Amino acid sequence: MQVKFENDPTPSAATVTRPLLDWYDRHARDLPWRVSPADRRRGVLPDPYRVWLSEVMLQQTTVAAVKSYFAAFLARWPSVEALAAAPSEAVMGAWAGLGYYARARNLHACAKAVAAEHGGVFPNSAAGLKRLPGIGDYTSAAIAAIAFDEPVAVVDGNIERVVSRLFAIETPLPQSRPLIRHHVDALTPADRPGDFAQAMMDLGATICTPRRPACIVCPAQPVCTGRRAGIAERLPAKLPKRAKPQRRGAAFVAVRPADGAVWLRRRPAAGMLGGMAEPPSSAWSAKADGALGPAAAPFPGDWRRVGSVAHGFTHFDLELDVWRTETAATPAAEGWWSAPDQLGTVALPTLMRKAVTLALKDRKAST
DNA sequence: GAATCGTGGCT
DNA sequence: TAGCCAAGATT
Repeated sequence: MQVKFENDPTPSAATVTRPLLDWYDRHARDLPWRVSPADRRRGVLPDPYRVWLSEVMLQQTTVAAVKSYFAAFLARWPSVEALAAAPSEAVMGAWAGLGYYARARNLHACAKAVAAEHGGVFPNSAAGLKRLPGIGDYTSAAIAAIAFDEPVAVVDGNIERVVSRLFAIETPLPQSRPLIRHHVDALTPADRPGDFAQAMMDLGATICTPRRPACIVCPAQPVCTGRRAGIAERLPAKLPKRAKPQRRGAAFVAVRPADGAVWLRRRPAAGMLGGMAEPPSSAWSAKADGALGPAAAPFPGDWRRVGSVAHGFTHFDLELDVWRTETAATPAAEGWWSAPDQLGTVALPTLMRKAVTLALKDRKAST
Protein backbone atom coordinates (compact mmCIF):
# COMPACT_ATOMS: atom_id res chain seq x y z
CA MET A 1 0.00 0.00 0.00
CA GLN A 2 1.31 3.35 -0.99
CA VAL A 3 1.26 6.41 1.27
CA LYS A 4 -1.12 8.98 -0.08
CA PHE A 5 0.37 12.32 -1.12
CA GLU A 6 -2.07 14.16 1.12
CA ASN A 7 -0.64 12.44 4.16
CA ASP A 8 2.89 13.56 3.45
CA PRO A 9 2.61 17.04 1.99
CA THR A 10 5.66 19.13 1.33
CA PRO A 11 6.20 22.84 1.92
CA SER A 12 5.14 24.66 -1.23
CA ALA A 13 3.29 27.74 -2.41
CA ALA A 14 0.04 25.79 -2.07
CA THR A 15 0.73 24.34 1.37
CA VAL A 16 2.64 27.22 2.98
CA THR A 17 2.18 30.51 1.14
CA ARG A 18 -1.62 30.45 0.94
CA PRO A 19 -2.30 29.22 4.48
CA LEU A 20 0.24 31.72 5.79
CA LEU A 21 -1.38 34.65 3.97
CA ASP A 22 -4.77 33.56 5.33
CA TRP A 23 -3.27 33.44 8.80
CA TYR A 24 -1.73 36.88 8.30
CA ASP A 25 -5.10 38.32 7.27
CA ARG A 26 -6.37 37.37 10.73
CA HIS A 27 -3.31 37.74 12.94
CA ALA A 28 -1.06 40.45 11.48
CA ARG A 29 0.66 42.51 14.13
CA ASP A 30 -0.46 46.12 14.26
CA LEU A 31 2.77 48.12 13.99
CA PRO A 32 3.22 51.89 13.58
CA TRP A 33 5.03 51.61 10.23
CA ARG A 34 2.72 49.00 8.78
CA VAL A 35 -0.38 49.05 6.54
CA SER A 36 -2.86 46.34 7.53
CA PRO A 37 -3.61 43.51 5.09
CA ALA A 38 -7.18 44.82 4.83
CA ASP A 39 -5.99 48.25 3.75
CA ARG A 40 -3.44 46.78 1.37
CA ARG A 41 -6.26 44.90 -0.32
CA ARG A 42 -7.83 48.30 -0.98
CA GLY A 43 -4.67 49.37 -2.75
CA VAL A 44 -3.05 51.25 0.11
CA LEU A 45 0.73 50.96 0.29
CA PRO A 46 2.88 52.33 3.12
CA ASP A 47 5.03 55.46 2.83
CA PRO A 48 8.47 54.26 1.64
CA TYR A 49 10.10 56.73 4.04
CA ARG A 50 8.42 55.06 7.00
CA VAL A 51 9.23 51.58 5.72
CA TRP A 52 12.88 52.49 5.21
CA LEU A 53 13.17 54.21 8.59
CA SER A 54 11.61 51.27 10.42
CA GLU A 55 13.65 48.67 8.55
CA VAL A 56 16.95 50.37 9.34
CA MET A 57 15.98 50.74 12.99
CA LEU A 58 14.89 47.10 13.14
CA GLN A 59 18.26 45.77 11.94
CA GLN A 60 19.36 43.50 14.81
CA THR A 61 16.98 45.37 17.09
CA THR A 62 13.70 44.37 18.72
CA VAL A 63 10.34 45.88 17.82
CA ALA A 64 9.89 46.98 21.43
CA ALA A 65 13.14 48.95 21.40
CA VAL A 66 12.38 50.58 18.06
CA LYS A 67 8.87 51.89 18.66
CA SER A 68 9.68 55.03 20.64
CA TYR A 69 12.62 55.92 18.40
CA PHE A 70 10.48 55.51 15.30
CA ALA A 71 7.81 57.81 16.71
CA ALA A 72 10.37 60.41 17.75
CA PHE A 73 12.13 60.44 14.37
CA LEU A 74 8.86 60.63 12.47
CA ALA A 75 7.57 63.50 14.59
CA ARG A 76 10.80 65.44 14.28
CA TRP A 77 11.57 64.61 10.63
CA PRO A 78 8.31 63.78 8.79
CA SER A 79 9.95 63.36 5.39
CA VAL A 80 13.23 62.19 3.92
CA GLU A 81 13.98 65.77 2.88
CA ALA A 82 13.51 66.96 6.45
CA LEU A 83 15.86 64.28 7.71
CA ALA A 84 18.39 65.10 5.01
CA ALA A 85 18.40 68.74 6.10
CA ALA A 86 18.99 67.92 9.78
CA PRO A 87 22.38 68.51 11.41
CA SER A 88 24.41 65.36 11.95
CA GLU A 89 24.56 66.01 15.69
CA ALA A 90 20.77 66.04 15.92
CA VAL A 91 20.43 62.73 14.08
CA MET A 92 23.10 61.04 16.18
CA GLY A 93 21.55 62.48 19.34
CA ALA A 94 18.13 61.14 18.43
CA TRP A 95 19.64 57.73 17.69
CA ALA A 96 21.62 57.61 20.95
CA GLY A 97 20.81 54.47 22.94
CA LEU A 98 19.60 52.42 19.98
CA GLY A 99 23.05 51.02 19.19
CA TYR A 100 24.95 50.12 16.03
CA TYR A 101 25.66 53.76 15.33
CA ALA A 102 26.92 53.15 11.80
CA ARG A 103 23.23 52.76 11.05
CA ALA A 104 22.58 56.36 12.07
CA ARG A 105 25.48 57.66 10.00
CA ASN A 106 24.29 55.65 7.00
CA LEU A 107 20.68 56.66 7.60
CA HIS A 108 21.62 60.31 7.33
CA ALA A 109 23.84 59.70 4.31
CA CYS A 110 21.01 57.78 2.66
CA ALA A 111 18.50 60.56 3.32
CA LYS A 112 20.88 63.09 1.78
CA ALA A 113 21.39 60.86 -1.27
CA VAL A 114 17.66 60.36 -1.79
CA ALA A 115 17.01 64.08 -1.40
CA ALA A 116 19.87 65.24 -3.60
CA GLU A 117 20.10 62.52 -6.23
CA HIS A 118 16.57 61.12 -6.42
CA GLY A 119 14.42 64.20 -5.97
CA GLY A 120 13.32 63.07 -2.53
CA VAL A 121 11.78 59.87 -3.92
CA PHE A 122 13.06 56.46 -2.91
CA PRO A 123 14.01 54.07 -5.75
CA ASN A 124 11.13 51.63 -6.25
CA SER A 125 13.19 48.49 -6.84
CA ALA A 126 15.37 46.34 -4.65
CA ALA A 127 18.28 46.81 -7.05
CA GLY A 128 17.98 50.60 -6.89
CA LEU A 129 17.56 50.67 -3.14
CA LYS A 130 20.60 48.50 -2.53
CA ARG A 131 22.89 51.15 -4.01
CA LEU A 132 22.04 53.47 -1.09
CA PRO A 133 24.09 53.65 2.14
CA GLY A 134 23.01 51.28 4.90
CA ILE A 135 20.69 49.30 2.64
CA GLY A 136 21.91 45.75 2.01
CA ASP A 137 20.41 42.49 0.80
CA TYR A 138 17.69 42.21 3.39
CA THR A 139 16.64 45.85 3.70
CA SER A 140 16.53 46.48 -0.05
CA ALA A 141 14.30 43.44 -0.55
CA ALA A 142 12.10 44.28 2.43
CA ILE A 143 11.47 47.87 1.31
CA ALA A 144 10.83 46.81 -2.29
CA ALA A 145 8.38 44.11 -1.24
CA ILE A 146 6.60 46.03 1.53
CA ALA A 147 6.49 49.53 0.03
CA PHE A 148 6.23 48.63 -3.67
CA ASP A 149 5.00 45.02 -3.82
CA GLU A 150 7.99 43.93 -5.84
CA PRO A 151 8.06 40.10 -5.83
CA VAL A 152 11.53 39.65 -4.35
CA ALA A 153 12.68 37.13 -1.78
CA VAL A 154 13.02 38.72 1.67
CA VAL A 155 15.30 36.82 4.05
CA ASP A 156 15.88 38.00 7.60
CA GLY A 157 16.72 36.12 10.79
CA ASN A 158 13.10 35.18 11.40
CA ILE A 159 12.69 33.79 7.92
CA GLU A 160 15.96 31.85 8.16
CA ARG A 161 14.59 30.17 11.26
CA VAL A 162 11.15 29.48 9.78
CA VAL A 163 12.53 28.05 6.54
CA SER A 164 15.20 26.00 8.31
CA ARG A 165 12.42 24.31 10.27
CA LEU A 166 9.95 24.00 7.39
CA PHE A 167 12.52 22.12 5.33
CA ALA A 168 14.44 20.50 8.23
CA ILE A 169 17.72 22.07 7.15
CA GLU A 170 20.39 20.73 9.49
CA THR A 171 23.31 22.43 7.78
CA PRO A 172 24.37 25.23 10.13
CA LEU A 173 24.13 28.91 9.33
CA PRO A 174 25.61 30.68 7.50
CA GLN A 175 26.41 27.81 5.09
CA SER A 176 22.70 27.07 4.66
CA ARG A 177 21.89 30.57 3.37
CA PRO A 178 21.90 29.76 -0.37
CA LEU A 179 19.50 26.86 0.17
CA ILE A 180 17.24 28.99 2.39
CA ARG A 181 17.12 31.71 -0.25
CA HIS A 182 16.23 29.13 -2.88
CA HIS A 183 13.24 28.00 -0.81
CA VAL A 184 12.08 31.56 -0.07
CA ASP A 185 12.26 32.33 -3.79
CA ALA A 186 9.98 29.39 -4.51
CA LEU A 187 7.49 30.36 -1.79
CA THR A 188 7.24 34.10 -2.53
CA PRO A 189 3.99 34.85 -4.36
CA ALA A 190 3.67 37.29 -7.24
CA ASP A 191 0.43 38.78 -5.95
CA ARG A 192 1.17 39.66 -2.29
CA PRO A 193 4.96 39.66 -1.83
CA GLY A 194 4.89 42.41 0.80
CA ASP A 195 2.30 40.72 2.95
CA PHE A 196 4.09 37.39 2.52
CA ALA A 197 7.36 38.84 3.82
CA GLN A 198 5.62 40.43 6.78
CA ALA A 199 3.64 37.25 7.42
CA MET A 200 6.82 35.16 7.55
CA MET A 201 8.38 37.63 9.96
CA ASP A 202 5.27 37.72 12.14
CA LEU A 203 5.21 33.93 12.18
CA GLY A 204 8.83 33.86 13.29
CA ALA A 205 8.30 36.54 15.91
CA THR A 206 5.13 35.17 17.47
CA ILE A 207 4.84 31.41 16.75
CA CYS A 208 8.00 29.97 15.21
CA THR A 209 10.07 31.50 18.00
CA PRO A 210 13.70 30.60 18.73
CA ARG A 211 12.76 28.65 21.84
CA ARG A 212 9.58 26.70 22.51
CA PRO A 213 7.85 27.36 19.19
CA ALA A 214 4.03 27.21 19.34
CA CYS A 215 3.73 24.59 16.61
CA ILE A 216 0.24 23.66 17.76
CA VAL A 217 -1.19 26.92 16.39
CA CYS A 218 1.14 27.27 13.38
CA PRO A 219 -0.58 27.52 10.00
CA ALA A 220 2.35 25.63 8.44
CA GLN A 221 2.43 22.86 11.02
CA PRO A 222 0.78 20.26 8.72
CA VAL A 223 3.66 20.50 6.26
CA CYS A 224 6.58 21.37 8.53
CA THR A 225 9.30 18.81 7.94
CA GLY A 226 11.26 19.88 11.01
CA ARG A 227 8.22 19.45 13.21
CA ARG A 228 7.49 16.03 11.74
CA ALA A 229 11.08 14.98 12.40
CA GLY A 230 10.94 16.33 15.95
CA ILE A 231 13.91 18.65 15.41
CA ALA A 232 12.18 21.98 14.80
CA GLU A 233 13.04 23.51 18.16
CA ARG A 234 16.79 23.06 17.75
CA LEU A 235 16.87 24.59 14.26
CA PRO A 236 18.46 26.53 12.73
CA ALA A 237 21.82 25.01 13.59
CA LYS A 238 24.56 27.57 14.20
CA LEU A 239 28.29 27.40 14.56
CA PRO A 240 29.61 27.87 18.10
CA LYS A 241 30.59 31.40 19.08
CA ARG A 242 33.92 32.46 20.45
CA ALA A 243 34.21 33.55 24.06
CA LYS A 244 34.08 37.30 24.65
CA PRO A 245 37.30 38.80 25.98
CA GLN A 246 37.34 41.29 28.85
CA ARG A 247 38.65 44.79 28.28
CA ARG A 248 39.24 47.72 30.57
CA GLY A 249 39.34 51.47 30.15
CA ALA A 250 38.77 54.78 31.93
CA ALA A 251 36.49 57.76 31.41
CA PHE A 252 37.23 61.20 32.81
CA VAL A 253 34.22 63.33 33.69
CA ALA A 254 35.05 67.00 34.31
CA VAL A 255 32.26 69.04 35.88
CA ARG A 256 32.01 72.84 35.88
CA PRO A 257 31.08 73.96 39.41
CA ALA A 258 29.06 77.00 38.35
CA ASP A 259 26.34 75.11 36.49
CA GLY A 260 27.19 71.41 36.66
CA ALA A 261 28.02 71.26 32.96
CA VAL A 262 30.00 68.22 31.78
CA TRP A 263 32.95 68.36 29.38
CA LEU A 264 32.33 66.19 26.32
CA ARG A 265 34.06 65.51 23.05
CA ARG A 266 33.17 63.72 19.82
CA ARG A 267 34.58 60.31 18.98
CA PRO A 268 36.14 59.75 15.55
CA ALA A 269 33.62 59.05 12.81
CA ALA A 270 34.93 55.56 12.13
CA GLY A 271 35.06 52.62 14.50
CA MET A 272 33.43 51.88 17.82
CA LEU A 273 30.68 54.38 18.76
CA GLY A 274 31.84 56.43 15.78
CA GLY A 275 30.60 60.00 15.70
CA MET A 276 29.07 59.78 19.16
CA ALA A 277 29.81 61.97 22.18
CA GLU A 278 31.75 60.92 25.26
CA PRO A 279 33.61 62.27 28.25
CA PRO A 280 37.33 62.03 27.41
CA SER A 281 38.23 58.37 27.65
CA SER A 282 41.23 56.10 27.35
CA ALA A 283 41.59 53.37 24.79
CA TRP A 284 40.20 50.01 25.90
CA SER A 285 42.99 47.57 26.51
CA ALA A 286 42.89 43.84 27.03
CA LYS A 287 44.33 44.17 30.51
CA ALA A 288 44.50 46.80 33.20
CA ASP A 289 47.83 48.56 33.11
CA GLY A 290 49.20 51.68 34.75
CA ALA A 291 47.70 53.93 32.08
CA LEU A 292 44.24 53.82 33.63
CA GLY A 293 44.92 56.29 36.43
CA PRO A 294 44.79 60.10 36.38
CA ALA A 295 47.97 60.07 34.28
CA ALA A 296 45.76 59.02 31.37
CA ALA A 297 43.41 61.98 31.84
CA PRO A 298 43.10 64.40 28.93
CA PHE A 299 44.08 67.34 31.11
CA PRO A 300 45.38 67.78 34.65
CA GLY A 301 42.96 68.01 37.54
CA ASP A 302 42.06 66.73 40.95
CA TRP A 303 40.83 63.43 39.50
CA ARG A 304 39.06 61.10 41.90
CA ARG A 305 37.89 57.63 41.04
CA VAL A 306 34.17 57.33 41.61
CA GLY A 307 33.69 53.72 40.57
CA SER A 308 33.25 51.75 37.38
CA VAL A 309 30.56 50.74 34.94
CA ALA A 310 30.30 47.38 33.20
CA HIS A 311 29.05 47.15 29.65
CA GLY A 312 28.71 44.28 27.23
CA PHE A 313 29.42 44.83 23.56
CA THR A 314 28.90 42.35 20.77
CA HIS A 315 32.40 40.94 20.82
CA PHE A 316 33.87 41.93 24.18
CA ASP A 317 32.93 42.97 27.70
CA LEU A 318 34.17 46.27 29.07
CA GLU A 319 34.77 47.57 32.53
CA LEU A 320 35.15 51.32 32.45
CA ASP A 321 36.67 53.10 35.45
CA VAL A 322 35.06 56.49 36.00
CA TRP A 323 37.04 59.47 37.28
CA ARG A 324 35.65 62.87 38.21
CA THR A 325 37.05 66.34 38.81
CA GLU A 326 35.70 69.86 39.32
CA THR A 327 37.14 72.58 37.14
CA ALA A 328 36.00 76.07 36.25
CA ALA A 329 38.58 76.44 33.52
CA THR A 330 37.74 75.37 30.00
CA PRO A 331 40.16 72.53 29.16
CA ALA A 332 42.78 73.05 26.50
CA ALA A 333 41.41 70.23 24.40
CA GLU A 334 38.83 69.47 21.74
CA GLY A 335 35.34 69.41 23.21
CA TRP A 336 32.52 71.44 24.68
CA TRP A 337 30.65 72.04 27.92
CA SER A 338 27.28 70.29 27.94
CA ALA A 339 24.85 71.81 30.44
CA PRO A 340 22.68 69.50 32.56
CA ASP A 341 19.54 70.31 30.57
CA GLN A 342 21.36 69.39 27.34
CA LEU A 343 22.60 66.00 28.47
CA GLY A 344 19.29 64.37 27.65
CA THR A 345 19.53 65.09 23.95
CA VAL A 346 23.28 64.90 23.34
CA ALA A 347 24.56 61.91 21.35
CA LEU A 348 25.80 59.89 24.31
CA PRO A 349 25.86 56.13 23.72
CA THR A 350 24.51 54.09 26.61
CA LEU A 351 27.96 53.17 27.94
CA MET A 352 28.99 56.82 28.15
CA ARG A 353 25.65 57.85 29.60
CA LYS A 354 26.22 55.29 32.35
CA ALA A 355 29.64 56.81 33.06
CA VAL A 356 28.34 60.38 33.19
CA THR A 357 25.39 59.39 35.35
CA LEU A 358 27.67 57.63 37.80
CA ALA A 359 29.97 60.65 38.04
CA LEU A 360 27.08 63.07 38.61
CA LYS A 361 25.53 60.77 41.19
CA ASP A 362 28.85 60.68 43.03
CA ARG A 363 29.12 64.45 42.80
CA LYS A 364 25.67 64.93 44.25
CA ALA A 365 26.48 62.53 47.08
CA SER A 366 29.74 64.28 47.95
CA THR A 367 28.37 67.81 48.23
C1' DG B 1 34.46 35.01 4.26
C1' DA B 2 35.31 36.47 8.70
C1' DA B 3 35.35 40.26 11.80
C1' DT B 4 33.27 44.33 13.37
C1' DC B 5 29.65 46.91 15.32
C1' DG B 6 25.19 48.18 20.75
C1' DT B 7 21.71 47.44 23.50
C1' DG B 8 17.93 45.61 26.30
C1' DG B 9 15.03 41.77 27.30
C1' DC B 10 14.39 37.09 28.24
C1' DT B 11 15.28 32.50 30.27
C1' DT C 1 23.32 34.00 36.24
C1' DA C 2 25.34 34.04 31.87
C1' DG C 3 24.22 33.31 27.52
C1' DC C 4 21.25 33.99 23.78
C1' DC C 5 18.78 36.64 20.82
C1' DA C 6 16.62 40.61 17.69
C1' DA C 7 13.35 42.99 10.58
C1' DG C 8 22.04 43.07 9.09
C1' DA C 9 25.47 46.18 6.71
C1' DT C 10 30.07 47.03 5.85
C1' DT C 11 34.84 46.10 5.02
